[in-house]
Amino acid sequence: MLNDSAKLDTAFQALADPARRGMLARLSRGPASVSELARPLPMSLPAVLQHLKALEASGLVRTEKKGRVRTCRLEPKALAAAEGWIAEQRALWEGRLDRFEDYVQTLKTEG
Amino acid sequence: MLNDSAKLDTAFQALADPARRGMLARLSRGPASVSELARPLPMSLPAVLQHLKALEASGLVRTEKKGRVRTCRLEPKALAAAEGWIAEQRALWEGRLDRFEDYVQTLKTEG
DNA sequence: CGAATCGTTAAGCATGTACTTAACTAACGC
DNA sequence: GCGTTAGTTAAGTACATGCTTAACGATTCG
Repeated sequence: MLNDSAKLDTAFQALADPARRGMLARLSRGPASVSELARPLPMSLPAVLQHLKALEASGLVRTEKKGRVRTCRLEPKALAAAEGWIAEQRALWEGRLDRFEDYVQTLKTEG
Repeated sequence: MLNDSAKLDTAFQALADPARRGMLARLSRGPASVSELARPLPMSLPAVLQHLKALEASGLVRTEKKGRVRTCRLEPKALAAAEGWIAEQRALWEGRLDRFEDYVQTLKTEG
């Protein structure tokens, strides 16, 4: 379902922080290690780890550890779910506008 | 711009709460008063007011007071901005920026 | 006028978030 | 085996969130 509320909670919450969006933007260009994600960010590594945990918990990012390096990759399905919720609301809004247009036409033709 | 970070912060933050998403869902069917928004929610009116403030601060909702009733309406442009950021990341991941440009145009003209 | 309706403000509280530093483990590479 | 690299855990702090109740202001209506 598109409307799994608890999932949307954590996904939007994860998106609501510039550091996490920066990490996602980096990952949208391809997989990266934790320190690669951390490098451009003005904060300590443990802080980045916490952000990463938030991203994993939301399902937006999947990680895998091999040797001593953890590789992170985007999970587009979760991203699509969040996008889908917004799109649905806008579609409803626009649907309403369409009906309004029809209504206006009816008024005109009737008289 | 689509990438105004501070604006996205508050927009996604506003979306990260089921009560606020419920209010938006209601508003996507048309304008409503504060108490209409509050009726289905299991919380006090002041709590709803706070959520409403968050929605206004994010630009997702616009309100107007006439007499003693405040009327709230959806602001689709802010919704489109949030949707657009996600769409951009997914487009990058899919390696198809060309189609993304078209999509942005669609969001703008629809908003 | 006086009562009911709609909204608003203020204060307080419990919990969650976003960091920090310090200390520690696990794997490479020579 | 020893130092370096990569990540992790723990503990603490400062501030933000999400609610509550109580009290108040402003319209509208009988």
